[in-house]
Amino acid sequence: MPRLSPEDERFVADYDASAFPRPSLTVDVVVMTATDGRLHVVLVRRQAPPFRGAWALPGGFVRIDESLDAAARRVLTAKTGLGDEPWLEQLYTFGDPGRDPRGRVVSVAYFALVPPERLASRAEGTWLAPLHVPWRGETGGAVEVVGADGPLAFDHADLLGVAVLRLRGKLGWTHVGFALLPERFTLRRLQQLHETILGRALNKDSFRRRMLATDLLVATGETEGDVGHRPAALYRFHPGGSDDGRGL
Amino acid sequence: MPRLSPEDERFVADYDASAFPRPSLTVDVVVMTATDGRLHVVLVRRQAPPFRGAWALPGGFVRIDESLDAAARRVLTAKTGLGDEPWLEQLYTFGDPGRDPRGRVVSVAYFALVPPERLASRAEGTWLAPLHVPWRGETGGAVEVVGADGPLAFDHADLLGVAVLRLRGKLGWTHVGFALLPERFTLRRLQQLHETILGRALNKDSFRRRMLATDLLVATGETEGDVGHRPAALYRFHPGGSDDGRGL
DNA sequence: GTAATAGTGTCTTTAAGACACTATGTA
DNA sequence: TACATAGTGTCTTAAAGACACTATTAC
Repeated sequence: MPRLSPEDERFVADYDASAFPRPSLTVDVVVMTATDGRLHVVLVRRQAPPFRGAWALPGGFVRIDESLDAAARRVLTAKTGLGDEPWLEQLYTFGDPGRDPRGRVVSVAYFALVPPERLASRAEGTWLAPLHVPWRGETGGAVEVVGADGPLAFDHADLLGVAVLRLRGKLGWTHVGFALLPERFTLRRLQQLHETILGRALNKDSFRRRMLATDLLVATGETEGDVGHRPAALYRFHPGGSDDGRGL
Repeated sequence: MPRLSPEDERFVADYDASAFPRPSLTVDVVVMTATDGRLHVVLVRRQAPPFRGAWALPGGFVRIDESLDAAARRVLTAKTGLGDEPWLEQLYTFGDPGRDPRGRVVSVAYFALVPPERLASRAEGTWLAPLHVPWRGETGGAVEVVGADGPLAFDHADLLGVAVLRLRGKLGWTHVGFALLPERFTLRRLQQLHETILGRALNKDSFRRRMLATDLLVATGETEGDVGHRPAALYRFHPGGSDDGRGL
């Protein structure tokens, strides 16, 4: 940011931000994982009106001195019990008047990616809800939660749709998928992950070749154990040079 | 959105949104075009502090009953004199405390794409600033304006970086590029546009084949005129079925 | 041994890149 | 006519898909 002029200093000292009505600002966090061939998202029961008792995405108001990223991370930690480590990125901002019955509330949505193992122990009362994505390919819409006892609060179903779309889109040209895997994994699990996210089967030979051709995988020399068949080699993710996957 | 319960109705009637301090909310619009081998953006001179006299992106406060998209379109029309037609999409939300010396101001950035011909007549006092993108490929940063008499106001240089990154990213898998062309255009102009956005040369044969293999181009039967060589065929963009390019 | 998946080798198909060549306008 | 770019045909190269085959573990 450029330096302030003396004029700016005087102006700022006199500025009254409360002269115009302002919306409230919240963050909502889509904590996603992929397991059992399905995408899943962490939901919480709303404890207070509006929509008390309905399932909702974890969210909260942005504090006045807190960055948006910090607010999202605070909400993530407080409502799911996860630590600081998960992948977290801004998704989209929802601001239609009428999306919140309390009045004008603008929400900055974030999405977080966590391996399913990390979500086994999470805050009490949360639900790892399986998603049914009723559309294929590049154009989206609302996404349904399988087995919910009612609709999601607010516009959170639309928000999930945008999250799935973003995840699919980024899978092709970033390394975002590795955020959903434990430290060591097999090629089969990596392929199943991609198939779960994309919602379609992938060619095994081509997938193997393509993945091994990158320098993103490091063989650990270990193999998986206790599977009723030939055990597969375990790999680690190697970020490889400049791009850590956070393109865009 | 789900229906409100009687409890919700009572709660909402009593709700006082002013109980907590709220940030101010603005929109900033990156109006981009591509011409003379460079990306360009529409800038305006700031008429009031802070940063009075500096170049800035057109922006303004979001009204209390106005959607974010509507606010962006209003700002676009008011500050550039363009009509309602341009491609406009939400880009990213910038909300670091300290990004605006007036206090906590969160800005939802939009980007608009307009063919250069449409920008020839635009609001007085605006500048169609050529951009120098100092980085290649998928990882970005701030973007420089060529020939500015000082730094851009606020964090607008970072904002431009995100806009360029988004435009490059979407070029590969959406039809976003056609928003930057007039109704009829030659294959050469389409290729030059892609080269300008991506910042690198493309193979002519491959580009032609790839474009003609899609069903996105309709030959008009006309040819360009008055160019000191064999005139090229003119094409129109045919959106083609379900995908209108607004994936994500 | 069987069952089941891991992993290899190779052929076919498709798309990109390279390049030679012809076509068609203006000056 | 020369010049410049449009547009076509074909060869080479690289990657994806198909598929046959061998390898290695649990049982």
